[in-house]
Amino acid sequence: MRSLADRKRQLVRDELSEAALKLLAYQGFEETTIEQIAAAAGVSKRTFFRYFAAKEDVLIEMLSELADAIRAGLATRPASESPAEALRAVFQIPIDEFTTGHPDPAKSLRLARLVLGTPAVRARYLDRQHQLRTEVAGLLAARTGEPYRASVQAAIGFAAYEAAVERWAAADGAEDLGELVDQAFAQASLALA
Amino acid sequence: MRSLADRKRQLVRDELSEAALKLLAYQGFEETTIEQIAAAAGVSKRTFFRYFAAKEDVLIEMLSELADAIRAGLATRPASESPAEALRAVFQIPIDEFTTGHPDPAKSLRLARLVLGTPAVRARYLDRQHQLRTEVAGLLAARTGEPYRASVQAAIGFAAYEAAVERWAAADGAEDLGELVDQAFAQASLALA
DNA sequence: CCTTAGTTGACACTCAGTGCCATGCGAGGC
DNA sequence: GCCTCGCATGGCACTGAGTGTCAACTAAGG
Repeated sequence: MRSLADRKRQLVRDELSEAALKLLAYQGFEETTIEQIAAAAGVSKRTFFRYFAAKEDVLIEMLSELADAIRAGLATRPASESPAEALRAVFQIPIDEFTTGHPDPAKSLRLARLVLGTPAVRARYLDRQHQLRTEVAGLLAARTGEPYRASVQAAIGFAAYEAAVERWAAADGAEDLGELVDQAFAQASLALA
Repeated sequence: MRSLADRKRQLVRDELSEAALKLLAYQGFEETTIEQIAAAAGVSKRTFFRYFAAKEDVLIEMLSELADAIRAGLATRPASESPAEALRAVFQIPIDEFTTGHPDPAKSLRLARLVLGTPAVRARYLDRQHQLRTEVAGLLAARTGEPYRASVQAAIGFAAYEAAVERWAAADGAEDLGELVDQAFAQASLALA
């Protein structure tokens, strides 16, 4: 069982996340100050920075569990699988989270649109994905023993996934994300063999 | 002929770029203030911001001519070419610039390593590439009439190119960039058909 | 010579982000 | 039950990015 202090900490963190998402979505990213977010969560500006290193991170870190899950998922995939199969399988994790996840699908979509529509946040997000891609490349290289080939495969796999997510967000969730990823991978998998 | 004022402006801009590249490469990005860069170029901090919107942009904008060239190059490619051929062809522009370009190859490499090695700059760079990728997708869509397919193709093409450049920078330029891109495209082109 | 447009420096200001220190509070030892 | 010890917090001061404003200067053209 987690200690009281730990649960308190999680509470403050959730409070900050929720306040931030609400304010940022309503007023826009640039127009919202950290003091506003902190005040809305009932803490000081200084405390905000004890939970998040930067304003962008309040949004980005909501997605970091997904990155962890992808890393972990790929590590436990059978080595007999091709890179294409393994990648397609682990990308199912964020898909499920976005479309049928706990925090409710509409919230996921709002977050996605906010992240992809705000230059400063998008830049940070792309950098995170880039980092994740590098790690995934490492995992693939460990399977095949061909580092460069693996990094190209990882790059292509992420490219397909990203194209699908952007299309999904741009269409306001009207199209099925799983299908979009399937289509993208159908195209990409020729290069992932 | 450009007016005196225009040439003066270009002079200041070059002065700022050069001072920035030198200082940032030596001291690191975070450790260098804009006032230092401005002072080294002989202007005030306020003037710096009249030339570049942010500290990252001094480095990023050195690459923006390449983005323009890629856009322009793709627009003038024969419509008979496949997306794979057209993409491979326009990516030759930055390759030539990096390996045999005017400002000398070593400088290109230093810039590449600085951009890719500094989180804040890398994030901005990835965002620029992302934007370019979107525009390229639009141009491809205009050829084929299949927007989603085109955006996946653009994403994959850029992924291959990026993987090659990163490998090139990581290897300190020891490997031939053109060959790396060829290898990556050999893999990717299956998906670009 | 005079006017106009564009460039610059100086100053003041907001806001992001960090370091430091004092205070408060829960947990466990005595 | 008291007393520390550790940790979270708030407040404060400070640096640096980035912006608005204004006055001074300068090239260009009538």
